[in-house]
Amino acid sequence: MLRPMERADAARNRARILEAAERLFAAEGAPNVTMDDIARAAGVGRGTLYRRYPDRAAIALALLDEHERALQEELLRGAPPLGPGAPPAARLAAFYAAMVRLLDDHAHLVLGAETGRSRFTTGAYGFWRAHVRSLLVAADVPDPDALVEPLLAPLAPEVYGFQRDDRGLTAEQITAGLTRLADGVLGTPG
Amino acid sequence: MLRPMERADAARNRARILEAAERLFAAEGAPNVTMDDIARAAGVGRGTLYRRYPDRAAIALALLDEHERALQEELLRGAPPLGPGAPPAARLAAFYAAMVRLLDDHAHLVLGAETGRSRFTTGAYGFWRAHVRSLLVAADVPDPDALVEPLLAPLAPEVYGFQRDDRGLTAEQITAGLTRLADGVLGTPG
DNA sequence: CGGTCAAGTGGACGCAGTGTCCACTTAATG
DNA sequence: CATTAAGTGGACACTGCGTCCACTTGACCG
Repeated sequence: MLRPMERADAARNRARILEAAERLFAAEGAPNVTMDDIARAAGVGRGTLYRRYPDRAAIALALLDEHERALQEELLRGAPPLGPGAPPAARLAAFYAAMVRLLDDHAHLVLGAETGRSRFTTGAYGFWRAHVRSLLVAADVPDPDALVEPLLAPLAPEVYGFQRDDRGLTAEQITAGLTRLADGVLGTPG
Repeated sequence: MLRPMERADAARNRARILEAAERLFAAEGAPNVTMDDIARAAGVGRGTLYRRYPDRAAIALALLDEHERALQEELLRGAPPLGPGAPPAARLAAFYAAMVRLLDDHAHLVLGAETGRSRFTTGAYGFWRAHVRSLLVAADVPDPDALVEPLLAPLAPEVYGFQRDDRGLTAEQITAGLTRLADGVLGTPG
């Protein structure tokens, strides 16, 4: 996007790769898809694939990033309670609800991707982080930096997947739990 | 332990393997240690290693399990606030503090182990889960099942590692943040 | 004690996926 | 067109995984 000129064939191949990867991830489950598979499905050579994406995780994250763009927009400029205007606790709860919806929609993509620690280095994570931090500040919580990660941790794909698949919770129950978490930490006491 | 008889050589090799693995994990970092390395360092054949531990994660979890035993004992029968007797919010905070200490002590072991979802299937996780759930019940929180995982999520090694290494928080700050989390969710309102 | 036999051992083997490398192709520019 | 640097793709060597099976060893029994 900012790169001083991307050749037409390069752009075409990037699109092909992402499209093929999304299809394969959905069909086979992310961990079962090899770099070879993706390259072949995209009609692209091995070297071309590696030129942009050093590993599977990079591709998965690129795809997620794309889907998360819309939500980011809403957080910044949408209507309350997701957007600005509502009290912090309500905004956090709305954010949780939206994220649960997102996780549910892209479960295939995100689950089992075994993102591990690389999850934190995404652009998207930085955005969520800044958002939650600003809510903590708005709620006058002391030392907000010590609460940001604990509040974001329940949104890790592994955690969501475990609650849903192994513990048998519905998306609604999970959202309800997170809402109580938001109220507990940010809610006006008294 | 319950197995109807473990041969002497088997027991000896199990000990060797765990000892070697702990040493290597600490020295090289868990993800850089191959199954081959462990087998060689333990003076044991590849097949022997695989007989018990299907992969690296299994070994790491076995080691953690061992270290977590002591804490489990304290939770059940130790003095308050860790053991029974204190109000739920205080007990949860004490549990958090103890876990942070544990994570810090075994950082080398646990960090970068990329445990992913297998973390949830440990015996230890089941124990923490039951403990936190009982605290939620004791505090008369409705639908405790929806809050257990969110409260345990911040203790994931990845999250702790990120806060400490990338965000530059101290163990004390992290503990303080978790204490506020405990108070927010379980604390007596008013 | 020595014999029996299943549990336990270890390393050779085949395989799958990774990442690199470089000779070739192709889009952009004047 | 000619030039040139970005981009391409597949062959290659390598590393780590997991299995398999012929051999060893410890436990138990007569």
